[in-house]
Amino acid sequence: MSKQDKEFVKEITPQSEDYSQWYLDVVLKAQMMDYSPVKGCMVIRPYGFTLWENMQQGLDKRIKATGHKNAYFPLFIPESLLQKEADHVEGFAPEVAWVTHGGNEKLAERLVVRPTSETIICEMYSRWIQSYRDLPVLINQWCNVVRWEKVTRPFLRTSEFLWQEGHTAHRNEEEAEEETLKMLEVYRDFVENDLAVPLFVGRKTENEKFAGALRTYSIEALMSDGKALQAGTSHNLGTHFAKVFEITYLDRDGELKFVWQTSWGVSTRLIGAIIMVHGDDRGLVLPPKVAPTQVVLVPIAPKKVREEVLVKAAILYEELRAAEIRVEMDDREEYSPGWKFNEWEMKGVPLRIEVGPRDLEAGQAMLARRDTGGKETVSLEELMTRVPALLAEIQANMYEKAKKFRDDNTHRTDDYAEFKQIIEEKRGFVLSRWCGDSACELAVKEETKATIRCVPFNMETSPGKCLHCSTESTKLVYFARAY
RNA sequence: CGGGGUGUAGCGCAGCUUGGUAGCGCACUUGGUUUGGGACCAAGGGGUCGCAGGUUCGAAUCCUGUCGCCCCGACCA
Repeated sequence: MSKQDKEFVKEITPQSEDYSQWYLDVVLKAQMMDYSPVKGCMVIRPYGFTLWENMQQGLDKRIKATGHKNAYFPLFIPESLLQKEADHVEGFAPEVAWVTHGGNEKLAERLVVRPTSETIICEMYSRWIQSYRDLPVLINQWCNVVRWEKVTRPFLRTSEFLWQEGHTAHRNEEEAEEETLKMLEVYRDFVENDLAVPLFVGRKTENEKFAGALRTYSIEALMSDGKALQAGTSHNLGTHFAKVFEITYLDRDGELKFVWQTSWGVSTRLIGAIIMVHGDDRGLVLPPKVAPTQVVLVPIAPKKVREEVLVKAAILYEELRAAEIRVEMDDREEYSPGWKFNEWEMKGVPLRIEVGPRDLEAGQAMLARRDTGGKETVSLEELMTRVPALLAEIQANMYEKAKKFRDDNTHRTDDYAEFKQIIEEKRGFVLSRWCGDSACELAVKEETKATIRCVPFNMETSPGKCLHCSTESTKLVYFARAY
């Protein structure tokens, strides 16, 4: 980075100097969030929340297109319900928040503030489901959940966070498995196409699966510091919950059977993924499809021509709005153009349009894209076709760039010494053979801090030896240090 | 929850060792001049020094406790 560049972004610690600090500087300075008086709980400011709303729209549309309906279940869950599924309680007990009093009176039964809603939803499903004709039940909810975290980081891990959780009930394993994988694919499509974040998808190991699930699948992304981030999960819950909540239905053959269930969720953590996949030393870089502001219009308006420039800028602004482009006009007089450029770049706005006296004279405007820093001039006649095209180009380029980084940082080895070196020095994903034994997985974690992020689909390979124990294996898995 | 760091104006910091009128830069307000990559001049406003005790004639400064935040480890979307 040049000295001049450093001046521009003096408020942001460079990634190379301190990645964690860079992340914190960016989320605060770009006004994505702010700390609140409650430990571990953040305020999502309008800029960050608009991003979330745009993400919600893209995902909600897909969830509904696959036949699900939204509903809302209570924030509070009676202790007795949480206790029912043994693995589930064990998994969540250390991080639940309790409500013990109503006003001044102690409650007869403590309530947990939902860390996830499986239990309360199962309780309701057991009442609603009687017959195979009631199935499948396909419900999603957008809500907040609370998990009392010891170490918190904005968006990545907060004590309260926003998410969606889908909960479905089916007749049999086949249907439940199909649903689980279908929603995993919905997440992949959404995250790769709308957020421009390339993913590895696959199954979680027994160690890493959700508390109470039969099988867990996940989407895994690589952050620009080389650490992996679990960006979403989809679980086949089997009949574990059905059995303890007695969710049964009378099947066509006259037999009373347990339903097969799924649950799946993504959270505001995805915002953290966007920041860490695309961001640079100048700040955020947001994918056009979800960016709160896609285009910022900066008039360069010296006094003598001020009116002229502003009138023209206002016309362009209205045209862009009419084309349903999320555009913002920055005609503040108290800031210089250069100051505005840096400000909007820090906030990650994909495209900036400058119009000044020189442009007007030439009948053109200046376009500056955030992803590459490239500038081009475009005639005013072509502007309305060029802007949408350029936004699409930026979206595609951001994905390609992130994918190249991900691929360049995905290594293949079955040699444990080399594996350790890669994890320590290069980071990123390492695709290695694994025997399938939990003990081996845990040993690798113990020795390298790398975990199996997922077992990819259709990756069986020629026989070889497990990375750690040298047992014969054809199974390849992705390892990485993760957030 | 262990180890380390930090807390003074909205932000970044100095002052603390050696107790004695709380300061600097940016930001903010007003007026004027400016506008193609963080403009300039002038005049202003703003802080019970994280919180609670203690020592002292007197505490931002010394002592004790406590809380928040950050970093590194054990658990998690």
